[in-house]
Amino acid sequence: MCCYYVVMVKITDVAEAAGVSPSTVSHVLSGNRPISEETKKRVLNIIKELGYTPNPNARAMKSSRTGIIGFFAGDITEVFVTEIIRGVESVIVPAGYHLLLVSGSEFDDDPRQALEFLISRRIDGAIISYGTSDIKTDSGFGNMSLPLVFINRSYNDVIPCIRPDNYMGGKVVASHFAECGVKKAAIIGGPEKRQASRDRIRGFIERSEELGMEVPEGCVFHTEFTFDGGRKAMKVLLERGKGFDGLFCANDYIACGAMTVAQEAGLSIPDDLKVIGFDDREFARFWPTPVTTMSQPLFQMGRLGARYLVDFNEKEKEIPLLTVLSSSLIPRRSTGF
Amino acid sequence: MCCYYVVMVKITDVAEAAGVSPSTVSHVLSGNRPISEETKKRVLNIIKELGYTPNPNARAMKSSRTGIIGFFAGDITEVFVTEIIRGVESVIVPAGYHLLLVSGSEFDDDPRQALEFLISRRIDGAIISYGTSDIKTDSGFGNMSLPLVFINRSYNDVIPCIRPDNYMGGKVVASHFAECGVKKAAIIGGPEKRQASRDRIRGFIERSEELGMEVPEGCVFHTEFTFDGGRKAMKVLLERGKGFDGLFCANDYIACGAMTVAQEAGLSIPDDLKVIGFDDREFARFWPTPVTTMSQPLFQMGRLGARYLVDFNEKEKEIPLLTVLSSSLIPRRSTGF
DNA sequence: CGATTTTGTCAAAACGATTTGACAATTCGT
DNA sequence: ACGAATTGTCAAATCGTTTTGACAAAATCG
Repeated sequence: MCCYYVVMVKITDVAEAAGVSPSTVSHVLSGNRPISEETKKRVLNIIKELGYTPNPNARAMKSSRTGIIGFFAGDITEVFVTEIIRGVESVIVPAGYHLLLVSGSEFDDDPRQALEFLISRRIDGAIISYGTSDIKTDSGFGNMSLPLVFINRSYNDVIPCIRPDNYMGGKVVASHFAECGVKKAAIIGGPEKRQASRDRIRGFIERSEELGMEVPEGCVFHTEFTFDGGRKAMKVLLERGKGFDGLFCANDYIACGAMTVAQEAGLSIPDDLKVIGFDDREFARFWPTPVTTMSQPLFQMGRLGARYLVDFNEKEKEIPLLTVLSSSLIPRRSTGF
Repeated sequence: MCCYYVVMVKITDVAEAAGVSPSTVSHVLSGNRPISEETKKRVLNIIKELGYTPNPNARAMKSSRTGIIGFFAGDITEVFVTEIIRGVESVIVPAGYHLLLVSGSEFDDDPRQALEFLISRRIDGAIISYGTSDIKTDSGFGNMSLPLVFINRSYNDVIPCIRPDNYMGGKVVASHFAECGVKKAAIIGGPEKRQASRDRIRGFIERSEELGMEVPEGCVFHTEFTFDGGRKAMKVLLERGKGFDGLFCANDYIACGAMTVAQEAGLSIPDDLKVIGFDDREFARFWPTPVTTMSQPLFQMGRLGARYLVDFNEKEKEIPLLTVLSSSLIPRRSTGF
């Protein structure tokens, strides 16, 4: 035996058991037409007793609503994505929707194809959380409109997008450094083409200037968003022998790589050097020297995206094109906490 | 504008454009009845041109097959689960199935309720990857059977389960220690009630005895599967005075916690002490001293579970009750690599 | 060459729900 | 107390497929 046995009871079963017509049962459920208190009670009891749930496929045929929200994840193994999914679920499950998941790896990282796979299922809306955006929206125009929300990266000015405020995040980091007594700060950013990294750095530098904190000449690096990227950049930074007592890294991988190199070189963190990362990765919390970092509003972005879709479906509420949520600082040992 | 516009073309549109009846179009697609080569070509062209995909809801009504596989994840943010999901997707997407995701947090961690939420969608099968199993299978018996597969933890002898071979994994770890010249080994296990931890330890000890490697009296600990658990256990272990040159930890969190304490106490890894973890967590790779660990066959378990479900649906192939896959050792710096 | 089988197509009947039109029975307004 | 509105219910149509029965035309067989 390998199965879970399920009886699928249908509306006619309920109707028969209650001695009414199927349409009456439907009306009881939808409240579309007035039903006598007595019949209503009888029908509801039988529904409960028999464990009846309307067949969503049949329902979808009439209403052309499936109650399914699609989720396209560039890389499902990325923790960011799963936090977002949790946020999405926290809204749609109570609202009775289901989540259909597709990840990029199955579609040669072609989000367009993946989206079409979701659409073939007649979803009611989709959330797209993908690194490099490449989806064309100007092809095909017809009688069915599908609401879409990008999370974490915008596509263009046509499709709504929810993302964290990286620019402001950079400012918060700079303020924290100033409070910790940092005088001169170095920066190791991510790849130069990555908007998120650029915004973080821009915010950091602007606030630094406002607060009179120096970012010395030649102390801004760009590297991969990885541990090894952080190691390499830090090595160069130390060779040049600049005098900086603060290091802002565009994410936690870089921060940990850089910290490892610094400590190998005999620097003490946070005494000789204060370090801040970004993203609040799991390992930042229990790294030998726990890393101060900026936590992203992942769950909230998921929640909000889902809310947008559900409200669009049920109340035809328009979705704002850009929503920016703020990140929050988590002080840890690497800046003296 | 916030929408992706989609035309949903139906079988009658295709039929009309091709000058045939809807049933002919259906037969072209299914190959159920012979169709002349000429008509077939014409219909297929029109299908392509119009971008027709059959409405899965309508299809499900006739066939009572939805082409949806449910996935119940205890905790979707757990990386293990997402690797498994990738494996599942790698099988079901090419087979034309979609993945419906539900995670435990939305259902007060009641898998039963979550499963029912999935079933209400009329899924064709489900994969359950959950920590503590609590699903009753003996309630309800009817005309629809739903194939189920547990991954990573068995429920009972009634529902098929796929899991890694923790016992053998423990043996592999012991062999590796012996090769590295470890003479006396300590063990920090997970909570004593956790079968996975018990199996790993049992395998380790058995193989140790076979190879003449000692596990001294009082050198087997149990703690939480966390970084702090590892720290605490290691502190006690060191206070008691060492006398062991190898440390086997039941997972990577414990290993990193223990290593941190050991290094703070002045021990050099791997020179004074060799450490092995379990699970190959992301951080084990770039921990300041990279951790030797056992990598779990997560992707493969997902693949296999999905394969079982698809084959059950399409070929009525029975699913074996227990499938055990082997883990593999990843040597790193913490054992001298 | 007549009988049977195969080929190619279509019309009609499901699948399980929701919605609409119809129609009694009641209640309401004046 | 009489027409109008409301209440309560049902039968029938519909959503977009797949499947089955029917039936001609062509191919095959003895």
